[in-house]
Amino acid sequence: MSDKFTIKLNDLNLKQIADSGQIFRMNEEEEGLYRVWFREYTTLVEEKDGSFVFHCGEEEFNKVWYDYFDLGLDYAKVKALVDVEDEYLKTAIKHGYGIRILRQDLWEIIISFIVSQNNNIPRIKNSIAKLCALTKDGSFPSATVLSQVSVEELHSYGLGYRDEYIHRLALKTVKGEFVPESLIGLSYEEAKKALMAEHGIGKKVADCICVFGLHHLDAFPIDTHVKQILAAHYKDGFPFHRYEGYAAIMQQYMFYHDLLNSKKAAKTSPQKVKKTKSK
DNA sequence: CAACAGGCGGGAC
DNA sequence: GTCCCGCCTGTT
Repeated sequence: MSDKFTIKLNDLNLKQIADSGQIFRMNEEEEGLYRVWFREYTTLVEEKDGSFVFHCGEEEFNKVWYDYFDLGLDYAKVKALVDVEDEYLKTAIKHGYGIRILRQDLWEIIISFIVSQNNNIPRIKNSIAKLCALTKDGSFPSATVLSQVSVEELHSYGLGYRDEYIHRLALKTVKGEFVPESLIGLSYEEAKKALMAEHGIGKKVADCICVFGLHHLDAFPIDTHVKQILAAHYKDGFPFHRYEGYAAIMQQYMFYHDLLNSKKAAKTSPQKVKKTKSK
């Protein structure tokens, strides 16, 4: 119960991952203490004196969290692929050195990224928290649970027009007409195509599901931010060939860096404080 | 007030 | 196939 397991790990930063946009409910419960979830498992993790403390036994760490944090992949090796003259990516990696692509639960990722479309992070997090409140233990609701929730109730979770997409896919899944597990053995292209056949899943969301739900690191989701980054820093095209098999990781460094920049920009140029008219 | 947010579906062409 | 529009809703 009060088991703890401490291990030294490289290329890992919990805050960076929590803020990287690949996960919407890795919350910081106390200073430096993050909660992560995988299916029926949940644990707290913290960084302490250069090591990571998992609030679970070594057995659970080996069984669940080792893979969840993608610890089998050497991210230093991936970073080493970067062109020494690519100042943008070098800076991005400097700021997001501890980002890893988590191996999250596929169903949770499918629903979460449907929620994420044309949406902002605080609202996405709020909606997903409400979905998770449907279960007793706070785990992510299964297709069965979701299928029993009315569209009206889903709408009340702030899901907007995405309510129907979720309801529809949950029903289809319960009926066996959509089988998430069947995507697992497919190639990236096949999986993307199968995902895009579902209502509410387009190109971008399918790519995100491929990366974060199926760990296809050769995918490269292009959202409005990444599109702008490419236009600003890679006018002659992004060197995908250089990062074969790992483009998704580069995308994460870029995306995270852009988020940091926009946050900083919002801070340095705060919204004008309107002088309140004296009444 | 309009524009935008980690887009998508549907229709026009 | 590409282009364009409307869409839930909170924030800037």
